[in-house]
Amino acid sequence: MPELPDVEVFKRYLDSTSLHHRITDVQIQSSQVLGDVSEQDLRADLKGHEFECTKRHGKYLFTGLDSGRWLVLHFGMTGNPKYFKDMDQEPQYDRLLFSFANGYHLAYQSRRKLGEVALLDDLQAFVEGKELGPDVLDESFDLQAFKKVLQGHRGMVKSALMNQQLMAGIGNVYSDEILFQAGIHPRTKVNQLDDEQLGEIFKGMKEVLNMAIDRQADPQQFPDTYIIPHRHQGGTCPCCGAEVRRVKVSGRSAYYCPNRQGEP
DNA sequence: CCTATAGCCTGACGGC
DNA sequence: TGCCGTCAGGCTATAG
Repeated sequence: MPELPDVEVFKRYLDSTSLHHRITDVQIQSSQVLGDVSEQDLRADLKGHEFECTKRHGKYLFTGLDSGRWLVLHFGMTGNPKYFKDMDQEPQYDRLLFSFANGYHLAYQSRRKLGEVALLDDLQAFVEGKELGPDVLDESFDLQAFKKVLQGHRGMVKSALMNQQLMAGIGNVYSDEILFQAGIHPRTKVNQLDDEQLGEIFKGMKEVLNMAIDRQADPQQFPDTYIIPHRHQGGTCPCCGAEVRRVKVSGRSAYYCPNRQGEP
């Protein structure tokens, strides 16, 4: 689930639910999701403290504690936060559970446990350590910056969009949507794109991601000109009705419309 | 520098 | 119903 729009929706969800409550308890149902941090350290760092603010970089969500430290939340392919009151609403795949003084709980849910939770002192150092590129929705990431990042890149355009070291936030699903909107085949080589195509991709990128955030990252609310609700075997292009095709790019499934995006 | 592959984990889904 | 293969919105290490 979690690409940039999903994580941004998670961020706003935490902002409206989980800030400024004293953390009274931390339960660790599955320590596999803990990265560098031990169970003891996680408890010690959170208990008695509260979340003050949140930040996001690409697909990473950070919650700032009143101690000055940060809890990093990454959700892998299947995960989300869930705020709830009664334990009978506890989500099925919660791996961590934070309890607040107001009686509510925040669960870190992750079915496949591919995500990771850790504690940090320095956000900047974390981003640099992971060698993450700029967040694609950051205002400073404009067309010029986009072109610069792709300058000299020789790979396929879908791979480049998904490469978190080049730019952070886009994953498998949204890269398909961006390229569908731009009318460009996912296997197109970056160095074969002309200026106009780069402009189309950039524009599609900002539009698609902002639209998705506006619609709560819920595909059911997406415009009917979007391919996302149709990107599965047997799906049809919302514009021309052609059956969507699937090819492998960087080991992931790319879906595209052969009419709109052509064949390489 | 770039691609493909496997692995990490736990399912959901379709076919027989 | 059960078993099996395939696929799944991420990331990393490895080999070529």
